[in-house]
Amino acid sequence: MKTVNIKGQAKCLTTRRARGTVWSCLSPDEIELFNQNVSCRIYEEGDVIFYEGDDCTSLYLVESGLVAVKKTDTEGQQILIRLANPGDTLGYRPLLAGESHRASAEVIKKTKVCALPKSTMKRFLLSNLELGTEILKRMAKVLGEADERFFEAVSLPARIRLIHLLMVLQERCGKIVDDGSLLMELPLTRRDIAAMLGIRAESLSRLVHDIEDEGLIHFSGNKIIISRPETLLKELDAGLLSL
Amino acid sequence: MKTVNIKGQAKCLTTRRARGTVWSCLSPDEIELFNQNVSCRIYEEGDVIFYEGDDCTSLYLVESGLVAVKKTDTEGQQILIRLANPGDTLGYRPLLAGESHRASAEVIKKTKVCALPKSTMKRFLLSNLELGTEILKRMAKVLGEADERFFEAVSLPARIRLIHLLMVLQERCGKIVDDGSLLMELPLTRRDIAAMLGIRAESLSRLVHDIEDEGLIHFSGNKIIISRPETLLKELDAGLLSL
DNA sequence: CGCCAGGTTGATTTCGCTCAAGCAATGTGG
DNA sequence: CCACATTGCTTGAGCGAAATCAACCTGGCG
Repeated sequence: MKTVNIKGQAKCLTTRRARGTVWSCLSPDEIELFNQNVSCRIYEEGDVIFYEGDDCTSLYLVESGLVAVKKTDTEGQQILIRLANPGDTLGYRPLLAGESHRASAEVIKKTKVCALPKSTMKRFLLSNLELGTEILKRMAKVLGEADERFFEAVSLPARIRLIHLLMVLQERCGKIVDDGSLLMELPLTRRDIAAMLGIRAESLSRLVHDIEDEGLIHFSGNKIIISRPETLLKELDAGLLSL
Repeated sequence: MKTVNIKGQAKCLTTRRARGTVWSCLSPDEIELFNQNVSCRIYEEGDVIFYEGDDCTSLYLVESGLVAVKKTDTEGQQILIRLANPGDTLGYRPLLAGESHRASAEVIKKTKVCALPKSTMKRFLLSNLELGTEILKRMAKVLGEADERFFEAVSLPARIRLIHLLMVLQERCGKIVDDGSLLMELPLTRRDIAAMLGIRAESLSRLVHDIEDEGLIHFSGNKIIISRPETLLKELDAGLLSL
């Protein structure tokens, strides 16, 4: 693994604090402690930060790039549990639950990650009430999303789930161009997108084909053009509509 | 809704504290505050404690009985997200995330529930560091289970999921009888079991039929006799085995 | 007694999976 | 620069699991 270790990176923390994340509430002493213990690294595409089953030794703060959290099933088939973007944190779940990692973290795009040792994190939790409360809030959100995803997986067809996924990703990767159509550039392979939906790459391919036939979306490489976002949104609503 | 309000029930808390739950760490003052604010109720079968979309006003502590947390989809189809047994807590997720309820809580068996107002709970979180930490831990566990369930739903066939469910329920409802076979009495309708697996009642029925044909399990009403638990466990292992 | 909810069964259909092949873009070594 | 593997994506044919729709039990219960 071609990784480079960079020491004493105070920057990880300052940017996060500025952005108003859970770290905003650290005291000067705690900031000092954080900086003394954090260690940052650059991972290249395809590197793995931790594997399913590994002991959980640190909390990982994603600075830049993109990381996929995946679980692998019996036949080597992969399911993508979540994506970690800059500002996101990896490994807090097993750290807090006192378990080992239940999923692997695979780097999709060259990524800088800062690792804070478990012991330091635990110390923060004991000394800083607000930090715990903030993390609680975050985790409650994530848990809600997890339930939602389960619900979708078992009750909605893949097509609706794909549209939903696109609409979610659009918030991060989408740009509206001149004529009102939506342009996205996804840093994901087809295989990864399929893994997010819990379907096979082939099924995704067919799905995409169908949607293209209807003229709603045009895919080329990892660029996607959605000519009539409203039409998709309407279909999504119809699919999700809970009365 | 035939519900009865019972005031000033100190017992809710004392039993929980004795069992070593997250509440064990409350100070005498906090216990006092808890008892002043909690209000307990008996719900009958079929009652609903809260609906999907309702504002989250309280934390609900299940004292006795059984509650199902369900989401309803477009066609009125229901998915059972989780079961709440005595000692479990309902509504902490939306409370902490500051969201409204994303699922409904439906009473399956006559249930006593103690409701602690949101405001009181928030006060505890601000005054008691340990409480927050304990809840964090619980929530981290639940989140792990949620991810696991998603993974199972998309990667394992219904049959394996059913066996898994039985093995999980067996911990709570199972008794080993004389000849080594396992007796369970599930307080759930077929429809609810199907909802837990994310399949239709008809599919469950066929599944059960198949397994009975193989002589592994005998179902009658809500009683289940598993003659050779080892055989099922072996199949489960084979199904789950992640290499 | 009829009604009704919960459960089962059968016939048919749909969706997504598997396996296999093909194609285009990208590397890689001679 | 060409021959060759490799990787990512697509396509087709066939299959299997579960959904759907409809009918039909079965055991309370008014």
